[in-house]
Formats: sequence, structure tokens, C-alpha cells
Amino acid sequence: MWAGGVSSTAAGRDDDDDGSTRKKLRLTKEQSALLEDRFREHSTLNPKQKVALAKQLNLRPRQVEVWFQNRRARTKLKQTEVDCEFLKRCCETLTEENRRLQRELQELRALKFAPPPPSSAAHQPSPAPPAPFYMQLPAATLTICPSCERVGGPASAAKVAAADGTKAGPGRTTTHHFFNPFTHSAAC
DNA sequence: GATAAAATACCATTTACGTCA
DNA sequence: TATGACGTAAATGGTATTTTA
Repeated sequence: MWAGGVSSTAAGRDDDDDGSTRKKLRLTKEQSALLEDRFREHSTLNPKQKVALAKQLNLRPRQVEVWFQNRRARTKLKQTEVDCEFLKRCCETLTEENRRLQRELQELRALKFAPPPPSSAAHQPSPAPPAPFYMQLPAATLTICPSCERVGGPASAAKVAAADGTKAGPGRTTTHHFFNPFTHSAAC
């Protein structure tokens, strides 16, 4: 069933000052700054907050809504880039690990079929290296701070997931996993 | 209580505009 | 000045969830 597109589009048009087609305006620095501030507090807005913020910014509620949508999309994109970079590093590390293990295997095989050494200096297999970083840090828990664009840790992500989820009225339950600056401020 | 329709929120994608090198 | 690249505001079309009759 489809109603969202109609309602959201119509709402946008209804809010328009004139009935013309889209008129793209760049937001002022002050408007962007306040929007960013609010986004850092919460990546979603309930209708009351949206209207209040729009009034404060002298914008239409639809513009505020669109801004938050686009901002969430940008954050998600950044997060994807970080995840991608992380996986690339994982791949490189695993490739290197694989090479190392192959070499070790060859060494062990060579020892097995070689005659015993004359002295007691038996071969000691190289000690196991410390667990690589990718084993300690699941990719899904990496998060980006929207303000400083740096990667946050698993603890922040868990806190965000627990703390987030304010929404009034019907519609999709908020399951977003964006960065919460209040759980991250120390890192920034 | 079950159900279909309506309402709402959100997302992915696309379009179009403003800016800058 | 013209232009292409890029960032982003806005539009569009879709899904998921909640409310309501």
C-alpha cells in the first residue's frame, strides 16, 4: 500500500510559499549549524520538534525533515566507507596471515621428513603471534562521530543503541544506530 | 479479536541547483 | 566567460509500522 509519498510530497507543496517547482536555497551557516547541533542530539525528530525547529530556523517543517533525511544518508555513507576501509584492511591482514601460515606449514613438513638433528637443538615452531586486530573489533560496531567524522568504538555503539529510540506517533519504530555525541564527547 | 485501509515515518534513488576550480 | 565536478536541497517512489474504522 502506498500513502507516504503522496503525503510527504503534498505536505512539501502545501508548505511552499508559492506553487512553483522546486526552489533550491542554500541554508545559511547559522541554520546549518543549528541543524547539526540538533542532529548530534538526535538523528531523528518527532513532529513537535520538527515544527519547533522549523520555526526557530525560519524554514518549512518539510525542509527540516528533508535535511535530517539527507544528513542521515550522509552519515550512513560515511559509515559505509569506514566499514569498507576496515574490511579492506582485514583482507590484507588475512592474506598476510595466510602466507605466514603457509610458510610455517612448509617448514613443519620439511622438518618432519628431514633426518633428526645431531644436537638437541630441536626446532621450535615460531610462537603464535598476538591475536590480530580484526579478531577483537567486529566491523558492525564501528561508528562515526558525525561531528568529528572519526571512528568510535563498540561501547559507544552499544550505548547509542540502548539510549536511542524516541519517537512519537505512528510509523516505523526508530532503529537507527547513529552516533550519540553524549556517549562520545570524551573521544572528541 | 481479526482485518483492511489510512496515516505516518523513513529510506534509496534521482533530479536539479549553487559553488568553485 | 564557459564548463565540468562536486556537494546538497528537494522530489519521487517504495517499504515497514502503527492507528483506526
